[in-house]
Formats: sequence, structure tokens, C-alpha cells
Amino acid sequence: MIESNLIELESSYLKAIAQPTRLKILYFLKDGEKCQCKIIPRMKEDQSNISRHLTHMKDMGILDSHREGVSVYYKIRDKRVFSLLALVDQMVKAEIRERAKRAKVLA
Amino acid sequence: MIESNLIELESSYLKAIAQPTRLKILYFLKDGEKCQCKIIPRMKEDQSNISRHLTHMKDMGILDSHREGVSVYYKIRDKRVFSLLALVDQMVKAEIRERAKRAKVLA
DNA sequence: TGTAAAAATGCACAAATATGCATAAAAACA
DNA sequence: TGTTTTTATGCATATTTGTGCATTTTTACA
Repeated sequence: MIESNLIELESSYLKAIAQPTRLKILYFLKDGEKCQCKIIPRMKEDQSNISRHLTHMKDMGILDSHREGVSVYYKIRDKRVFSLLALVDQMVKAEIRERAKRAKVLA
Repeated sequence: MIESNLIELESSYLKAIAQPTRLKILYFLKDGEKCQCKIIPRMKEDQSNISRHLTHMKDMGILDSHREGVSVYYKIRDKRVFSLLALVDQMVKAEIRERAKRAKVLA
């Protein structure tokens, strides 16, 4: 029986990763540290939005950051995040194949 | 560069796991198949709510279900979900230790 | 000290999610 | 066919989450 407090923490942690804009940022950070100013042009959203998403992931312990002059650099803190992303990628792709197979049977 | 469609799918998949009630259900399903009627008394929420959460996870391909008489049984479809849960558990516990350490330094 | 670049924050609003209550539908069986 | 058990759904509402715009803060440097 898992403790209810831990459930809430794990939920928040997963949610912090699950949101599409944040997920996209994580994929972009896979090949190393980037400053916010390099992340923003890759995204379609407002600077304020990206700033908030980055802060949120930092607060959750998913990202580390440090300032260099006017720039703030972000990187993925725990390498296990990469394993998690890879796992999800595998599972979703398997699910896509499953759906295609089922669609074929029905056709 | 990961495709935007895939990002959305992975986001939905993760969100389906991340919600606290659903996460709790997944932990409960770790030791095998259970019918909805066995899950409900473990949860504090309304039956309708649990039913919807189960349906949602089924739709996302996280759970499989089959009916036996009036009862509907659910189980985790992909074993990799266990690895994912274990990973998150490790990461969150590591983060908890980190926070405790930082708190100690400040004290 | 004035200006520029990068990042953070206040605020209002929009959109997505989760919830309970009441009720309906599905299945088994007397 | 009527009753019971289990699960699903319609509906309204509450809560959470994400968003942009405008403004402010932080830092460097002319």
C-alpha cells in the first residue's frame, strides 16, 4: 500500500513532464544545456509562458539552472528522465502499431 | 526533432498515468487483474468517477478489460508501465532526499 | 546613468480536467 | 418479467492548468 503523500508527489512529478510544451522542452534539452533564449525561438508560445514552464520544472526538481550574465541556462537534472522519455516513446509507438493493426482488421 | 503529433500522444499517455486517482489505481493493479467492484472500495471517490478513470486508461491503451457477467476486470496491458512506475518512484524519492539535504544546510 | 537584452511576474481570461449526483444500461437469475 | 448487482452516462459545477499581454526586474556595458 503506497502512501498517499507519495502518490501526490509522483503525480505532480509526472504531470510536470507530461504537459506538451514542457515535454517538447525536455526533448530539446536532450542534447545538453540550453539557455532560455535558445529555447524560446523553438517554441510557438510567448516568452512568459516558456519562462513559467521552465521555472515549474526547476521547482519540481526536473531541471537545474544557473545564470550567466543576462542568460539563464537549463539542463535536465536526473539522467533517469531520459530513460523515462525513452520508455514512454516505446510504449506510445507500440500503442500506435496496435491501433493500426486493429483498424486493419476492421477494414 | 520529434514530431508534434507524437508529442501530443506521449503527453496524453503520460497525463493518463499522472493523475493521482489513476496512479493509485495502477499501483493497486500491480499485483494483477482486478474487477472494478474490488477497486472502488479502495478509493474515496464516487463509483462513476472510478468508472470514468478506468475507461480513460483503457482508451489510452494503458489497461485491458474484459467482462465476466456483471463484472468488468481490468489489468495493466504493457509490462513497461511497471518500469515506468518504478522509475518515477526512484526519481521522486531521490528528489525528496535532495530537498531534505538542502533543508538541513539552511537550518 | 542610460540603454539594451534576457528573464520573471501580475493579472485576467480561456480551456481542460475532475467530481458528485441522479439515472440508465447490462447481465444474471429467481 | 421483476429484482439485484455492477458498470456506464448525462448533466452541472468546481478546480486546476495554461495562455498572452503588459510591465518589471536583472545584468551587462557604452
